[in-house]
Amino acid sequence: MDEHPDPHADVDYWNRFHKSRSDGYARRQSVPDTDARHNGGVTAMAGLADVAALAGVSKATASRALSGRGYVSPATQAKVKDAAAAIGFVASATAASLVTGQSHNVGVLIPVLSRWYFSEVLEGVESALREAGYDLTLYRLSNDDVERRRVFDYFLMRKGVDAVIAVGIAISQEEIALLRSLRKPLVGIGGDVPGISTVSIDDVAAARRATDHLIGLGHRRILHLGGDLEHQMDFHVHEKRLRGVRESLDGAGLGHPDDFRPVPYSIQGGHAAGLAVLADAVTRPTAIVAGCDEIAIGVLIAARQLGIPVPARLSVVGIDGHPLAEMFQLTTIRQIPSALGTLAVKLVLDRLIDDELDPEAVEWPLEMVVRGSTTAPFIDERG
Amino acid sequence: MDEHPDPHADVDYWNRFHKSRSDGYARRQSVPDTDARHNGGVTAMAGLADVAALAGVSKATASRALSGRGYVSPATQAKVKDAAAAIGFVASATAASLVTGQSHNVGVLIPVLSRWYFSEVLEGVESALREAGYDLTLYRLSNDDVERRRVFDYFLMRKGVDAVIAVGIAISQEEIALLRSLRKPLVGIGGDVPGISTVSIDDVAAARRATDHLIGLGHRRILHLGGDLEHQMDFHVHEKRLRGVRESLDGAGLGHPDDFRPVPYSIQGGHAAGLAVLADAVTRPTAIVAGCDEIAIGVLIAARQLGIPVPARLSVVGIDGHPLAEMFQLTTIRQIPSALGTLAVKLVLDRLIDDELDPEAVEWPLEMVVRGSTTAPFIDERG
DNA sequence: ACAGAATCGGGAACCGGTTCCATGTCAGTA
DNA sequence: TACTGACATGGAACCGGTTCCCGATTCTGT
Repeated sequence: MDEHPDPHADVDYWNRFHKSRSDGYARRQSVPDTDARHNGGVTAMAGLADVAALAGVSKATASRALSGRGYVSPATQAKVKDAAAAIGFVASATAASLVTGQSHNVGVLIPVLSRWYFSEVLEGVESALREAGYDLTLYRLSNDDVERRRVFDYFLMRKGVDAVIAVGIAISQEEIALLRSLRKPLVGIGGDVPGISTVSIDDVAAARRATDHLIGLGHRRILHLGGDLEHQMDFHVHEKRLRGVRESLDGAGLGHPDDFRPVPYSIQGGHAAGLAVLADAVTRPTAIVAGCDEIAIGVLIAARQLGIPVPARLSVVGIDGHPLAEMFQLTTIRQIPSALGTLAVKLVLDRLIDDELDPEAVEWPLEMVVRGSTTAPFIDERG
Repeated sequence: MDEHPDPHADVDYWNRFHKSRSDGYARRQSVPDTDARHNGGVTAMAGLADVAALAGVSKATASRALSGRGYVSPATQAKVKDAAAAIGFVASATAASLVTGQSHNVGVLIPVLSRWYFSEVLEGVESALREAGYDLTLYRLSNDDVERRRVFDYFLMRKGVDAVIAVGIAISQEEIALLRSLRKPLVGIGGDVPGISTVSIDDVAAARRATDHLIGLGHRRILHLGGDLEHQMDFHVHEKRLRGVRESLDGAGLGHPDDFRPVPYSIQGGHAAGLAVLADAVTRPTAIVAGCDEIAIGVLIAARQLGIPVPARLSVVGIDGHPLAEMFQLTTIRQIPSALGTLAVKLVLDRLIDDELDPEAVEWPLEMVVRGSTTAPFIDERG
């Protein structure tokens, strides 16, 4: 019906349908000053003008009385507040944003929702924003450049978000410059990007620590089941964790060419890889560093299925602190994603108050949780 | 710092800080008509007036040309579009909403994000809204009434959302009336509420079907590990699934007083319950109907740990179609939460176009997926 | 050729709060 | 007592698009 001749036009931000409200204008003009206006049986939303009229003051005073800004006598303020309460006045945020330029709305860019890490971060962000009185507009951003561009140009510019929090998505320098020129704070979660504020953990250190733990226990044949280097999120988490493992391995002189296998970042991925890697009792490693707890758990399940006792014959360490880790007695390097989210919001709010603040790259501390999935390697007495 | 004397005041929608933009007003007035305006070295956002001026037409024509509404000659339209593109014009959605009354923004109420079902629904909703050009404002809603009230009054009324999608949260009749009086469509996901549009599955039927399956295989001692009736979401999913199980059981004359045990809706919950319930080989059931796949998976893990072969000595059936179900060979009743989300968006959009549409309660079909976790019960030859 | 309809374009009102500025009070002070 | 300054309040401009209304052109049909 509504075919546009050129759907790719640069300025095509407009194809929205409008309910042709043939009332509205007409009403206002034909019914000049009835205090109880109706449209179709429904009481129209009361406006600031109504409050002011009822309280017997001007719109300006009413605004000041309700917002608390500027000088208003206590008596007048009470009068206005009563009037507002009486007619159930709710200010229009839209009108306010138009003049103040602030929408009290933060855009959150996130690539997935169904993975634990991301949903946890999002919960943290949501709570903190809510508490601060901000709305959260959610954009699930794929790595598709076109789609991404659209979100940036269209949603973030046209729609007024006061700031942006990017979770697991590295922002390009171009995008950073755009946001900066609009004076919109930008905080990244999950990795560091030069020039912007970020909240993350030290992924390299996390992986190194996990590996060190195994080496410290005496393991020599250590395999890393980590994320696919091609399909990782923008912050190169997979790569960093791999690097951490290698640094640790190399440091102990235990590096070997077959030290890494790319695996989908999920329990299923870990399970499948585990079945494949652990099948041969002779060649299999004595310990596995998983790229994340999901993979580790998949490996544990595979080991159980294959009848390989953990930790007696196989040690497994994960990274992340997934809630299931405890149940599986998984040794892991714990981080708290929701805390990252909360902290990111704090950084954003700080910059909303003072937009001259320098970028701040915060690294959340890690905590090693040793459980039953790791122990010293089994030494074959006969060897 | 910012202590408010009366944080509980009815009309307290205002405590927001404002960066005192001492530019803005002043600028506009002191620099009457420079075409390239700057503020602090940053080019100010171009407005429709700038576009109109550059194209040599009025604001009215510029607006029509860009939106495609009303009569504009192709030549003029091209001129305006070029001008807009030239100065990188992006219309302010705020200004547009103020006059049109539409924000192209849908509020989504959801109680949790970290559970599979909810994140999956949310992904479906997000995709569909994005595709339709709508923003999604996320509100995580606890069952706390005060908080809930706040969200309704404050966020949903003050902030302009065009419609509301409630996931797993039953809306009160009062809230429904409020939304209806504001002519904002409301669609629920996860259960049915009289008077509003909903998208859900038939939870009773799902549970019945799962139970029927076990009964059909010959099981007699069937236990239901379902959700806690007190801490369930508003749509009474736990209760409905329990009812479904009991209907099936009673229908076969297999009902017994100890047919149900409340369990946290998680793998850990199922695991703990599994360990407790399966410990005694004599009294343990031959089959378990789990309230959801997470519980079922927990039970499977517990069974494996206890050395109980599945399905030889224990059949387990879940409900939901969790992605891990396949890995665990879990028989389940599958639903597709993201599809529910997509459908809910469709219902919302339909009602945004025609607000006279009647409420529609859609029930998504279920699909039974039989895998290796269920089989006929073991008959003790000696008995 | 001409009435009437369809097109085209501009001026101005408008959405609903916010804030600047001018005006006016009243208490404190020189 | 005249003067300064903090306090109160109202009028009006303003944010930035959208749309109403009306005058002006340019097709139609007869």
